[in-house]
Amino acid sequence: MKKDIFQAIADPTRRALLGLIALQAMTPNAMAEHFDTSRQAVSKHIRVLQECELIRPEQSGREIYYHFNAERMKEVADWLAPFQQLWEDRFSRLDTVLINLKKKKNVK
Amino acid sequence: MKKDIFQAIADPTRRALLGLIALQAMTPNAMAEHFDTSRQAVSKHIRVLQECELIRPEQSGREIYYHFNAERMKEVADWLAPFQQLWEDRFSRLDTVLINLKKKKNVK
DNA sequence: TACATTTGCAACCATCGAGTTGCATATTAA
DNA sequence: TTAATATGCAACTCGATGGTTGCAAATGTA
Repeated sequence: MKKDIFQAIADPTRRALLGLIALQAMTPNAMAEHFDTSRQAVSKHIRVLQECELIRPEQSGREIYYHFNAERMKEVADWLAPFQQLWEDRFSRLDTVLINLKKKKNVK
Repeated sequence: MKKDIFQAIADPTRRALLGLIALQAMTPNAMAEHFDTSRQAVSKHIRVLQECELIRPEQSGREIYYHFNAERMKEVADWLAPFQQLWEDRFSRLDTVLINLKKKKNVK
């Protein structure tokens, strides 16, 4: 089944995994060493992250290096963007922000 | 129990609720009209959002207007920020981004 | 070839999460 | 006062989720 990216980052272990992989591509075994859980539990998290394309595998012999796919994070950033304007420059731009939000909504 | 903000925005209905309330403070009944679910289901979502302070209530007679608290979204934005640099200006700044991520991690 | 390593998958289990219905409480209106 | 409205809370159901253990397949090594 297709996974939602917001659900993927809802789990703290998965967020930590993304932090790790963003620094350097890593094998499941290497990842598991950073957590108290079993390797299989980490493997299941990897599956979720891969399903929504937040990471991608690179086979190398019997090892698999998982790489971070930053592009997919845009979806979260895009959702966050209109809200972000509500706490930045709030006094000068609040009105236009609300107008933009309404416009976006009315597009249907 | 204390709710995690990432878990709060994991649910699509709650994300839609935040979009609504960001435009205008609203009562639970008014929110429920925008969805197919029952009023009580919406009420439970409100509870979750309120627990992590993404919204705050304002009593007015027997009605309760819920207001959006944009400040709390910073937590998501802050988590996203270092990754964001991985897809923006990637060729010019990739190295420094990785260094920053490593520094942040080593702070412990 | 025989054995160890790396990984994924399946089965099972306990808990969580989102939905429902029913009910109690508080406020407004008739 | 009586009735209607707005809201929250409790109990229940059911599917999703995160963890475990066990096993099979593929690759590398002795």
